This record gives sequence, structure tokens and C-alpha cells, in this order.
Amino acid sequence: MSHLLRAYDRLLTAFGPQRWWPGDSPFEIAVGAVLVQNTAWRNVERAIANLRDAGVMEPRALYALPPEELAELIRPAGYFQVKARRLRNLLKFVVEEYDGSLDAMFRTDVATLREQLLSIHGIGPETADAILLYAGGLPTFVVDTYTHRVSARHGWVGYDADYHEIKDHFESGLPADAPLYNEYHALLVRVGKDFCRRSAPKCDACPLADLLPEGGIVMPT
DNA sequence: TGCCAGGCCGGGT
DNA sequence: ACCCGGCATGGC
Repeated sequence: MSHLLRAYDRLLTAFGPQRWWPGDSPFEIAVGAVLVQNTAWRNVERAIANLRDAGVMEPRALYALPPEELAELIRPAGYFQVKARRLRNLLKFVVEEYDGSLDAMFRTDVATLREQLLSIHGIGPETADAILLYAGGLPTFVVDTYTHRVSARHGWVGYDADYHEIKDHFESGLPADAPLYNEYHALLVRVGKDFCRRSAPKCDACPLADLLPEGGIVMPT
């Protein structure tokens, strides 16, 4: 069994299924993917609640909203001016290219859709992959700061590994299975939050402790 | 109270 | 090709 599957097994046993992504519809998940950029999920929940309460959690309705009103509704998510623009860029794309239908959007082949999403100003690799995996159910691995930190500290990749290097490491070491990618990423975030903070690793109590390389946690050079 | 959170972009070397 | 600052709210 590979180190990736062994780690997955430890995490799932320790934490159980994480039930990601929190969100009712694929659209709400896509919105959340933009709002959560470098932000605590708690703050995003408020913003999403505001959009729901305003009755605009739908592509056309949200796109029809005046930009200043959109910004105000998502204020609790932080970076609200930038995110309002990024969200509108995504909405414009969905409305104009796919008639406002995420179902239609996800009918596009994955590689093409990923390129299209990446071409949207404000949608980077993690946001694109989160939309593909969590909103579209497509088997593409999502890499975030926790994925990078946990992987590097275990010596699975170097600290200098870029996004695609880390993504490839997981995708080539695991079967291409969306539910697996979904759960794995959520578990990495969980273990990251609980045990693998940037400046406070608690490796002794971590469920992955016995998988650390000789000499323990690998620190950046 | 400062540090950090499920990034991404633009400008400077 | 890097490195860095800006963007902003809220929790511990």
C-alpha cells in the first residue's frame, strides 16, 4: 500500500468522513470556492447566508445585482472588493458561455473546462479545482496550503514543489476517484487545522505521527 | 494583541 | 524566473 493510501486510512479512521463541501447546490459551492480564498470558512458562511437571505443565490440573479450591493453582501468574507469582482467574472462566464447553467458547464470535458476557469481573472488553480471537484464531482485533486505543508513536512514533496507538482503527486499515486479526492482533501485540511499549523506543529498527537520519516518532521531548509 | 485563515494578481528585481 | 506587498474580516 502506498504512503498516500496509508495516510488516508489513518486520517479517515481518526476523523471520520468530513462531509465536504458544505453548501446546498453546485452553484453555492462555486461561490464559496471564490469567497474562501485565503479566508476562514466561518467568515464565508456569513457572506453566503447574506446572499441566500437576499434571494440571489442563482447565477443570473447574482449577476444582475449591482456590484456595490454584491460587495456589501459578501463583506464578512473579507477582501470583499476584490472578491466581488472575481465573483462577477465567474458569473459573467457562466451566464454568457453556459446560459447560466452549471449543469451545462460541467458537461464540458474536464481539461477544457479547467483551462476556461483558469482564464477567468481571479480564478487560480485551487479555486478552479475546487469548483471542478466539489461542485462538479469531477476527479481532480485540490491542493491548498495545508496539502502543501502536510506533504512537505512528511517528505512526500519538497517545500519548493509548485501546485501542479503536488497535484500530480496525489493524482498519480491514487485512483482517479472523485469521492476519494473529495474526502482526502477535506481530511488534509482537518489534520492541518488540528495538528499541522504553520507555527505550532503538534506531531506527537497527530494521527500521521507514525508515518513521519526518520528524524521526524521535515522542516524547510 | 498580533497572528492567521481552504489565494490570486501585479509590480519590482 | 522569483519575491513581495495588497487585499479585509473575524476568531483565538
